[in-house]
Amino acid sequence: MSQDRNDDALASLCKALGHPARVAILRHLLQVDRCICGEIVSILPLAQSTVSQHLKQLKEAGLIRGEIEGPRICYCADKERLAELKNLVTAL
Amino acid sequence: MSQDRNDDALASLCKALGHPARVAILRHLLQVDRCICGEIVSILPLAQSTVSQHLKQLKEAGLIRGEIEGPRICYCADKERLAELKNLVTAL
DNA sequence: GGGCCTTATCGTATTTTCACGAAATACGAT
DNA sequence: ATCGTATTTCGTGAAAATACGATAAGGCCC
Repeated sequence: MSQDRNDDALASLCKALGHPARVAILRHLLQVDRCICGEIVSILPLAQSTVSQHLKQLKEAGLIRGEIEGPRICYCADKERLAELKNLVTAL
Repeated sequence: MSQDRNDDALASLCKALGHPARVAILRHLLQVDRCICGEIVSILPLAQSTVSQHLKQLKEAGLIRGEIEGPRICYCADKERLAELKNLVTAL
């Protein structure tokens, strides 16, 4: 079959969502459209540094983006990437 | 919000698919409908015991089922569970 | 510039994942 | 009962994930 590429792509996207905190972050971002890091920290029962790491993983997977906005950073979900995930999952 | 339940459910399903080998296994099972463990082992470049561990994780996530069939074990994908995953992802 | 706020990174400890070979288990055939 | 085949489980070690506090880096305001 050798769908190795797709396998890797799906696996890495899934891996990024393989933690409840990251799912919660993504879901929140989709609900509010965009919000600053601090807001996410205040929602989750995790230390700020831990949340920052989760954000980093989501960012590396391409599922979210962060824009510097003055002194803070505004995060938003990358809907294209999310659509890609949906396609890959649906195509299973 | 408190979609914590869904978050956990999606996270654990995604975690199960968070490794290329497991994606490959699931995809193969969906293509051939059902097949024995040994066939899966022969497809992947991994030791037999390693494959068995991946199968175990997929089984624990409910994505596949294994039925004893004489001396071997016949695996098949659990399409209901897969549909659940698709729903959770699509609902994002 | 100095302080303040926000976020990322570092260092670290604990836990979990991943992979393997070896041993155990289960079954059919002889 | 013994042998061979098929799978799982066990034990292990290396690597990665998870979480935290402390520290750094960047931008604002006075």
